[in-house]
Amino acid sequence: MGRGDGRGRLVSTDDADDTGTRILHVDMDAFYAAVEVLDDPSLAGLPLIIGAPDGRSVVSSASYEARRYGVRAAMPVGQAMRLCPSARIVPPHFDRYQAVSREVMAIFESITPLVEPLSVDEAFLDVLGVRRLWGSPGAIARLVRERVQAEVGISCSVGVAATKHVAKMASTMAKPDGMLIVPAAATLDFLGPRSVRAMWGVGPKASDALEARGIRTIGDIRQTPQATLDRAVGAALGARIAELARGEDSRAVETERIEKSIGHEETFDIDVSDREFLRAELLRLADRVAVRLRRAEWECATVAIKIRFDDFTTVTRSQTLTEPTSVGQRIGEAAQSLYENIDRRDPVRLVGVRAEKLRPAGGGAFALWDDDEHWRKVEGALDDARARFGNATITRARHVGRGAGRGSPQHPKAHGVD
DNA sequence: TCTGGGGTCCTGCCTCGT
DNA sequence: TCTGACGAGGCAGGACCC
Repeated sequence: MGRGDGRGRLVSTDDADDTGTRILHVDMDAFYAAVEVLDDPSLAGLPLIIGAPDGRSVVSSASYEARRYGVRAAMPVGQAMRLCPSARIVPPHFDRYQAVSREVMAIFESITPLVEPLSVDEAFLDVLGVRRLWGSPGAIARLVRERVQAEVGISCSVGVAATKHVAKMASTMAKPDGMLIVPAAATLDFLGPRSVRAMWGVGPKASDALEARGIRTIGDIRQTPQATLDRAVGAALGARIAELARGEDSRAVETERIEKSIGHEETFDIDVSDREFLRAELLRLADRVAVRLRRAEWECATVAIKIRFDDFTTVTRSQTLTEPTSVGQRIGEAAQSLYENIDRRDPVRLVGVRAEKLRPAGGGAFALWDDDEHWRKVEGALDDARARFGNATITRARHVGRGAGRGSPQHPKAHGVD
């Protein structure tokens, strides 16, 4: 299977047994940081923090040099800088990450048609049908790693296993720049001693609930009655982790994925109490959502809003429309109506609008609405808020997220409002 | 210390129709 | 006509992922 390499990784040798495997999980190493180094080689070897240096930003990614100081993704940038004062802060360049991601995915698709991208920096590959062409799964994993390094210039880690779940765990353990093969017959031995937290889908809450019952390893899950698991984490997750702990995972590599919702949200640099400004923001976000709906030729049947107050409590409200729409004004009106029904008047740090229950557009709705006219109204409302509340208030925190991921085009006119 | 943004999925509660 | 059981669907909140 694999051996420790003295750096905390578990890696396989070139002649490792890959009997019964078919799934590769490929994960780019510190992807954003790696792309920045690719574009500016003088950054190589430095502790890098990818994130906006001001406002309420969090770390999107960090180089392994920075991670040695305890810097982690999703950590506030200020906290990261205290941990690693020598780190270089690099603003994110999401368009560039998307472009490099496309290059990497193209390599995967040149090897097997069964590629399931999970995000910009990772994917599952099913290689069962291409073994005659490229060799065994272990050989294909080596080929993937060599080609990504040679053709794109960045390193990746690969897990090879019989199932998606085990392949994903294996790639995590092989990072950075490693490969771990788990032959099918070794699946239970591989899983048994691992922490429950290492399972895909078990986060801090679920692992706390399991550990409170003395369930610390995946092997422990196998020994625990189903009813106990269900009480700890709920019936759905309980059933899932029981299956995964037995090495059972029937999920196939899916090359197509249909979006189920489209949304946008913004965190303000300064908490906002002005309800007219918040209404204008909802309208602006609704229009960005609508633009994406129309580009994808979808309509939404449900509109949801999210309001996060200054104490970080978050409320959501949703409403099913009388008829589906992709019109910004309709979505915006629904969002504003939902907002009006929230009585709480505390300062707001975040607003969001999401379109749910998507379906193919019925046609016609687009023509009813004049985009330019709508944008004049949106900008007018924002101008009014500026005049009444001052420019500082309507500056928004920068986008620093990783998850902008696949397909999150922004309306061109959404830029330049800051 | 002070917590982004884009998503999916699940749970519990409630209402409504049968 | 009233009542209770039950399922479907809407809604709110939260956990989790990258």
